[in-house]
Amino acid sequence: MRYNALVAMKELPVLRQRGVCCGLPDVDTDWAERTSALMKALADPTRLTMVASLWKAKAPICICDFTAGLDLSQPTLSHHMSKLKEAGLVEAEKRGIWMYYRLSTDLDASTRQLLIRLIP
Amino acid sequence: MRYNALVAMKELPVLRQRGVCCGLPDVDTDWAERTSALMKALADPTRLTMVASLWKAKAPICICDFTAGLDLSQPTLSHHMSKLKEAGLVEAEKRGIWMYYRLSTDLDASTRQLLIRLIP
DNA sequence: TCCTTCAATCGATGGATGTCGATGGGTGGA
DNA sequence: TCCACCCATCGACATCCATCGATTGAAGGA
Repeated sequence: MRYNALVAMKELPVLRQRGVCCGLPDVDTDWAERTSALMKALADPTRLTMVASLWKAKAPICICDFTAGLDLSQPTLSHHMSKLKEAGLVEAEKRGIWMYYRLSTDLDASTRQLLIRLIP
Repeated sequence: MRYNALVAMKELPVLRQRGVCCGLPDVDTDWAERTSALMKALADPTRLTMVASLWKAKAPICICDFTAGLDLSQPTLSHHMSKLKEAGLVEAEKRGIWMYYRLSTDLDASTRQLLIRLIP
């Protein structure tokens, strides 16, 4: 049976004591913090576009190509890329005067699975 | 061969013309907007905890239980739940003086897959 | 009918965030 | 040596966001 069908079947409590609340499922606080940080890194169209580009290209991309392709200033794109780097999603490598970014080579399996589900 | 191994093998261009940038992979703008909106909804530890609780409980949960269980004020929790509702992640149903929330019964398959990967 | 409880909304506030122009360091061609 | 180019950083600014106290309305028990 599908998950949602299961939920839809459940009845809401008809009566419960006023002023008394029951328990909640345990949710790991560290997990919530870590995961929300990852979501924050992906919670911007520009950064999502950058990640999807790197994912699809399967090769490092020069920042200057994003500057040429996306309609935002160079400092803004540099700032976004720095956020992705800080989140551990991308790595940088300098080549001459160009800075190339690629998806991190040591992404956790769970993060990689997430991107697979996310990027069409 | 694993994706990351593939990326790591790729060589960066040794020479490229200065002042000229090449193309980027096509990334759908609508997808980036829609997906970043979903990421924004999940980019908060409290909202992530709420979603994970609803996911694990496989049953509607009263707002008052979150008020009792999480260390935040009632308006704040109401605000977070409203964000989740606006993002289409949860549905509300009133029962007496209590408001019960559940994960949306019509979540897209892709969103459900995302949650499966996200929630431990 | 009155009072208690629950939850959404309002208004305010402090902090985070996205964006840009200006600046400076680094690299390599002329 | 000088200049052109790339890119990270800084400072500034407007906007968004998480949070709270106070208020309001809805529901039901006494």
